[in-house]
Amino acid sequence: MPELPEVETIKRSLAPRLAGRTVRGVVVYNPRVIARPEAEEFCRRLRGAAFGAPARRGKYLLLPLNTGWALVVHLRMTGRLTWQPGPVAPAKHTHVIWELDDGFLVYEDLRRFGRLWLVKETELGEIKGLAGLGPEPLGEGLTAEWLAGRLAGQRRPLKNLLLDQTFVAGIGNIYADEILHRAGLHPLRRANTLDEAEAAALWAAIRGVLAEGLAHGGTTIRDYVDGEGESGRHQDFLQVYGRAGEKCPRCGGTVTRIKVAGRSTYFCPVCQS
DNA sequence: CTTGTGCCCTGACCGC
DNA sequence: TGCGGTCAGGGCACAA
Repeated sequence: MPELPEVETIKRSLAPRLAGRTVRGVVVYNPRVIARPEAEEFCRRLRGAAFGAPARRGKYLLLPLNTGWALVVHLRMTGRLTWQPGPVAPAKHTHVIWELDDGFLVYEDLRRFGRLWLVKETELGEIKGLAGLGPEPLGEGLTAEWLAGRLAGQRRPLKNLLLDQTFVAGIGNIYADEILHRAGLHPLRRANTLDEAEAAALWAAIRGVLAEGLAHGGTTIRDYVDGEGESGRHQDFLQVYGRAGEKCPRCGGTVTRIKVAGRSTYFCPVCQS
């Protein structure tokens, strides 16, 4: 499931393949994956346009065009956006293929939760989820002071808060659990009960865990691959996610699974409080 | 305002 | 072998 490190990895791997490339044609195999506009307009406005440098905001991939429009992609659970050199035969879950002047861009999504938008760059704010995003956790907006201040006003459990994209952008279920484990904080801990040191530990864990995930090219549990079709390596470094019943690598406690905010939540009840 | 629930969607997995 | 049920979860609509 692509979270910030995965989407950033996709962005970086697609950048040299897309920047400056012109769209020769677009084939939409499943119009339902396009949030806006209608498939016909989507194709018409893409044809002949050239991609600029890709960007990322939270889990959204932003692909600006030289026409003033931008292709926006959210991969949700199982979406994949890959560049391939040769002609591509659409597979079962292939929904869109862009033919470029060099290669092909392919959008696939097994569960079809992902969405594509084509909007004017000046109207990106009309994409609701994108407009409401909190600060980038690896950017300068997320300082320890800012986080401590925001935590103080929140009664919600830390796990809920980390998953809230309007609080901080880009954290999903896997990294949320890894962050809380590194910080030594219980997922159900109320945000406003953290002392100064704990808030600082959470801040450091957010940045550290996401940076490591990114350095490892993301986490591949099942579906995720980057823009070149390469799997990530961070799954080999997960401390608690998906490890219920195993020993906590830090203290030897037993990793436990509970349900928080409707999500499977893995933590160590011994060293996370 | 916050918090919870169901929905979308398919494949993997489990028990019988 | 097959079949039904359950689970996985990001974001959103909707309800309490």
